[in-house]
Amino acid sequence: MNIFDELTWRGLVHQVSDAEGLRKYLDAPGQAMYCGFDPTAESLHIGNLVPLLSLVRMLRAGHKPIFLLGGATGLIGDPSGKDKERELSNQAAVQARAERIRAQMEAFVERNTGQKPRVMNNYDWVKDMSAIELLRDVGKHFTVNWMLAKDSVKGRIEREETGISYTEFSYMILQGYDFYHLCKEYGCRLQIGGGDQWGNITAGTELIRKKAAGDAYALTFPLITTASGKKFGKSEKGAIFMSPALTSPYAFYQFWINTEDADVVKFLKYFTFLTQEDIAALEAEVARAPQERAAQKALAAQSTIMVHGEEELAKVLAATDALFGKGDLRALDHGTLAAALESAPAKDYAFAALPDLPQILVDLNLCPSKGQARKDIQAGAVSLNGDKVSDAARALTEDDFLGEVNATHGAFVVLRKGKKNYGLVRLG
RNA sequence: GGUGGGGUUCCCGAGUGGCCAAAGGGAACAGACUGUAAAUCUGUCGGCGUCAGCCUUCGGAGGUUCAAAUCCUCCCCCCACCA
Repeated sequence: MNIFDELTWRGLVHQVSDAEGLRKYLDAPGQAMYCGFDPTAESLHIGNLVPLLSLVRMLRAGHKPIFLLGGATGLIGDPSGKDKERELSNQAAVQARAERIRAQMEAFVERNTGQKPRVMNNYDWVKDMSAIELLRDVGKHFTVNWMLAKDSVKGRIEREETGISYTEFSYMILQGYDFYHLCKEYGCRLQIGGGDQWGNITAGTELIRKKAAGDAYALTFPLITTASGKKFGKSEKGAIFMSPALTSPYAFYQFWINTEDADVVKFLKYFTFLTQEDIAALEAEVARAPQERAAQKALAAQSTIMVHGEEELAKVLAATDALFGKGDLRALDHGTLAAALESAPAKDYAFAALPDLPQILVDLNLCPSKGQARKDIQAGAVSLNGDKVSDAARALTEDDFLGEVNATHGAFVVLRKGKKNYGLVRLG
């Protein structure tokens, strides 16, 4: 199947500049295409997953994608989809983040294709460009009239309180130049990006048309939404990052397993390499026995393998089983339980100085205040080693601690608020 | 610069002297149901608490009053129209 048709089937094609032309372009193997990632955070997050995966799909289809780090554009700030001007980041910080993301991309691509990706940084070709070059050789090809018509700019001009600085206004020119540069140097004629990138991408196709007298293609992905209207990619604790240091593999897996039925098939298409047949089978499962959640399990497993690997998935599954299995926490193997709760918040106390239960819940960040903790206990939201606590004044006793104090993992009490929030009380 | 309208608890928004920690909605959290789903229903939703109450909050600073989100003075900011 032509990769363009595959992307279409997956629902990943939102806008294309020339569908037939692009389809032909992608027919021959070894074509170049790129997508940029501005280093605005320490790690990629799942909002970056669609473009990242799309480049990987290209690689698997025999093409030569370029993974572009926005070391230069990250210094300017993309106005697309932002209703106010952004703080400029410190230059050293941007380059440091870019390097971190480079390592992350390389690991990701190698895990999923066995190949080393071509990762580039636009800082390398933008840093030595002079103001005169930029204004004469690039700027001359853009009329302000045309730039003002872009959504990213128009939206900001209408907001008189915030406006838009000349810096961010120029962002599309830099991004356009990237595309031109990659086209000239590597024959790259396709840029892909999120739904808000259309304006920036077409700045590039425009520049290529005028300077290189050739065609280039633009393709954007749809904005990812959930059926119930929640923002995709955010949990209570914020963005879901790909770095295990920022979002534990357990939390990552949990995010996917909680996908609504109404979204799960769409997400399987977006976020996994599963084939049309596999996904059709899972779709039938959702219809037949939704309570089994076969599709959610497949989605969570696939994406966890993709980002964290098979080994991490095995650990996560063991943890999930321990915490959501029906078993008595006391009957569980202590080591398994300890491993399952590895990423849960923990707090050490001296036994003699154990505070009251509401205070412990606050210390573990399970409740925002002691008052709220008492209310939660009254509402039956808190459990201790799996048993509901109904008395806020209940004190912890030695019997509550699971495991031997001198065992490998130490003794602890498992507290839970709601269905999914765990915390550990340890002696120390 | 002039005139008018505003700034309320996470967000929107009611409240024009005591019955105001402040209506209503949203978000969030929890409970029930179920499937670690959605929808629905219920509860909570400034902090502390021995649950009596205490403390902090209505753009900022003062003032009037037994009592102020509400009245007065000055200041800051936003919006609309005029210049």
